[in-house]
Amino acid sequence: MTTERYNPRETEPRWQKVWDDTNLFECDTSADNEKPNYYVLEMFPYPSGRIHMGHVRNYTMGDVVARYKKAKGYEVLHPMGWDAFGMPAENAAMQNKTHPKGWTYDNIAAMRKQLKSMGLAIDWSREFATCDVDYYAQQQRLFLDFLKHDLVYRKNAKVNWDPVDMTVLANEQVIDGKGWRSGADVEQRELTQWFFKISDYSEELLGAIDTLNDWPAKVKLMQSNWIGRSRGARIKFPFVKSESVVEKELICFSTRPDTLYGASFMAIAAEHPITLELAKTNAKLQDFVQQCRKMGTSAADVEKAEKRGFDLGLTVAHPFIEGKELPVYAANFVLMDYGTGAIFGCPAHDQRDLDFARKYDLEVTSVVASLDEPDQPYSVENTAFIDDGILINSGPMSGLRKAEAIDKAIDVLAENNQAEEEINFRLRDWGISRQRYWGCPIPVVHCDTCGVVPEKYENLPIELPEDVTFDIPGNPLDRHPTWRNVACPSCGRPAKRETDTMDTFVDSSWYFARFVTPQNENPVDPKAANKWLPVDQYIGGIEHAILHLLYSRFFSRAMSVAGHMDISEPFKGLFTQGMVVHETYGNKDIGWFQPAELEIREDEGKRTAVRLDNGQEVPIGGIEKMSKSKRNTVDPDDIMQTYGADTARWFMLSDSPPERDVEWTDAGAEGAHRFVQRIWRLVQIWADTVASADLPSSDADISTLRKATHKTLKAIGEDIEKLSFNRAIARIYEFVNVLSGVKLETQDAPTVSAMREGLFVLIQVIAPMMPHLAEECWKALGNKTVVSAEGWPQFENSLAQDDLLVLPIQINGKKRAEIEVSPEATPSEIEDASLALDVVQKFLDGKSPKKVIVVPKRIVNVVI
RNA sequence: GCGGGCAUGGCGGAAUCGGUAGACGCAAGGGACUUAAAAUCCCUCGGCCUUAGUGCUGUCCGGGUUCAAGUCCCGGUGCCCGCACCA
Repeated sequence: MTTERYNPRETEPRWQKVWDDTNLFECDTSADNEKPNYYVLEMFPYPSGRIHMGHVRNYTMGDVVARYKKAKGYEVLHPMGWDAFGMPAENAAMQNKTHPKGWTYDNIAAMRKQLKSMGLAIDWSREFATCDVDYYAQQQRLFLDFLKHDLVYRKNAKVNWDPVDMTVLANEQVIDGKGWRSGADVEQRELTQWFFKISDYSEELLGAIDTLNDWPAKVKLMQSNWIGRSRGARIKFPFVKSESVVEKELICFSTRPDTLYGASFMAIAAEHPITLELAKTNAKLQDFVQQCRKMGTSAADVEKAEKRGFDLGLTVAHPFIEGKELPVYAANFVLMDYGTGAIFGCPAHDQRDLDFARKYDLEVTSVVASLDEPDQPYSVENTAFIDDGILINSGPMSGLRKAEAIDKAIDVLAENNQAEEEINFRLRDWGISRQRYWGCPIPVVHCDTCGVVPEKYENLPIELPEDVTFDIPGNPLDRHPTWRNVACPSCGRPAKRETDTMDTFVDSSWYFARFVTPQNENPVDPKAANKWLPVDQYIGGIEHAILHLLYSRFFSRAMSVAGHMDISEPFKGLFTQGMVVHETYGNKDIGWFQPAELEIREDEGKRTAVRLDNGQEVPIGGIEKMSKSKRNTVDPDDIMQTYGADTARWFMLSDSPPERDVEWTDAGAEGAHRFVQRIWRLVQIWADTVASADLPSSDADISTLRKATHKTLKAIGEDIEKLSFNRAIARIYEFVNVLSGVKLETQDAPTVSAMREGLFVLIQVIAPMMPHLAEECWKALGNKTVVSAEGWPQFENSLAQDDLLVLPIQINGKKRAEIEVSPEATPSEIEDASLALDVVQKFLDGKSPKKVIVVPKRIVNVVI
């Protein structure tokens, strides 16, 4: 028999057209649809221009779930859209003299075509981009609703300011404290900006984490820590030496009031009102404040910077120790936006305080003893002692353990009216103002008479003007006269439109809800949203573990408060997939080379990379995340042209567990492609023979082939439910090995029937992963239907179980023998049978065992 | 700096709740088929050994708990992700 090779270039577009023509993946979200519903969503892409392998991995995983759930009888919602606002479009506009809008929609068209060639089971009728006027008009409405419900306000906040380009920079655009284009030293500037009151929901967002049973534990932990609830005391320190300062006392927040007896200094933020007041008359302090402002706004920068302080010449009285005074410093490591912007320093029991104390030669008094040596204070050199311990030399707290000492300190301070207990959260309000063009305009107007006035609902949408240029840095909206100058919605007098646009995180905080009714005249249809939300399975990168997911959780609540729906948690199940990584070639001196520009040679185990254009050798570097800067990318288009979408999909699912990084290798892709051909060959060999065969009769036919079929079917269902695609794939390999082992010459009726059943099951279980190949095989096996529309086959429990189990027998924890037992055997039966074995008798040497442990269905351990 | 994660053969990984470490795949070596190559099929494949044995050893390093540890606990090392204006 001759077999022809499978040609994905011919079959894949053909089957995609069949699915498309029959609207196979369109979802019916109407209320009268009584099928159980399932919403699977992958994080939508930013339209950068081309899809990358990370997208292929992400969307393949979601596609397997979507196709599997559809086969299981669910009405499946699996949509796609574009996170289309953002900086890269403006950067492209500046570099290539394009318009952000044209650039973005061109990119969307290109990427849509690429995604479609992957054969994804997506309902494309729901597609939208966040830069579509229809979408951001609804978002402006939500903003006005939030404003009405007191969830939005204005306050001052710092931004990175490039004094040469005269523009605000994102943290990403600040490199080593300098502007990425101008190279100028970046400064901090205060601007009045819009904020969402996410911090009102701190307690709620924290508490509800417990209900997220289908989220990874690590993401829940990261969110908990991010919200950062801490109980402590707001302590008043009366000024002793205060000179020009008006305040009578300095108020600080501390989670460790138990260590007050070890306090040796006070530190306040450079932005603290007292610091700023004193700086007015003190040039050196003014200088210090300026230095702190050059630090950059990111938390990592602040905390990595060397601890620096400025003695303000003030002192405060210690609340407990009569006559003790503490000097007050301004310090660069104290954050104005956490607590009260002031701390007391206890160097012995806080590492930052210790670093600071060592630098400025301040007293270090240890007041906590370790649990091992409870009688003497822990001796501190350059490492602060922060573990649990016993308080010592600490007045009323002496002798207490950390937790009780904290309670005691708060009680005593509160009694004397020196402090109040306070719960603090690390979570800050969400600043959404961006001084940029390519975003959703904030629908408010600034009027000299009326102040800040919300736009009227009937004036929405506030559309972005298209006649803008990007030849000079800054926000073109600021210099657009006709767009900017408007009549005040309240008094009608000349006023100015807000030119800030919204953070793109706002766009991505509710798109999942819009997909349910993408054309609705309101942001969502409450009935449909309540039926379809939360998203059953959300899949995306771990890099979104905190911000995007937390903002979306806030948004669901805010939209519910505003009456749009009644949902608190947006994502029932969450899965964070790993990255696609690749070897790098080159270095920073000679530059980096793409895998496609090189040939990898292998000589006696030694690998070298050689340039295709001039034959020069290029050093092989580490395996890193695929990125434009290292050029270690593989274009999905090339792969799909060479091997087809099914091969790319299969490779992205196999080998690595989905939550871990996967390395793209040519060998792996070739291996995946060989498997595609192997299945096609197997089906061709058997197609004619099984076409006329009956399905196996249910009576006592327990061939190993049928057992393998039903065991595989059972296991793969479980694996897909758990998103363990790599394990499902290993089982498919094993199953194909079994099927390939059956010789065509063995054409007795039961074998052919079992083979027919096995091949049908094989094609149905690979269909979610390699849908085009599956369709082609399904047809070859004589089916007139499309396999993508078929139900999921049912396994027979009796066939999916083993008749006999092989148990290992250990002697003193080392495996020495095996024993076959029935699954129903009792522990004492297993024990007796095990002890009767020759091997076991030999080791026992006439003695009786000390102990025999029998773990049913697992192991026997004989302890001698 | 802070928060979170990961570490198993030459490589990716498997090992359900603490119960046979290395399933499955890739690479490599040997063989079959072929004029030859590709494709395909078969075999071997963690390390060690005067004893080739249901032998010893082995899951990043050092301790510990347990009848039993890749898995749990304590202490290290290395790498990765996030840090609020990248998306």
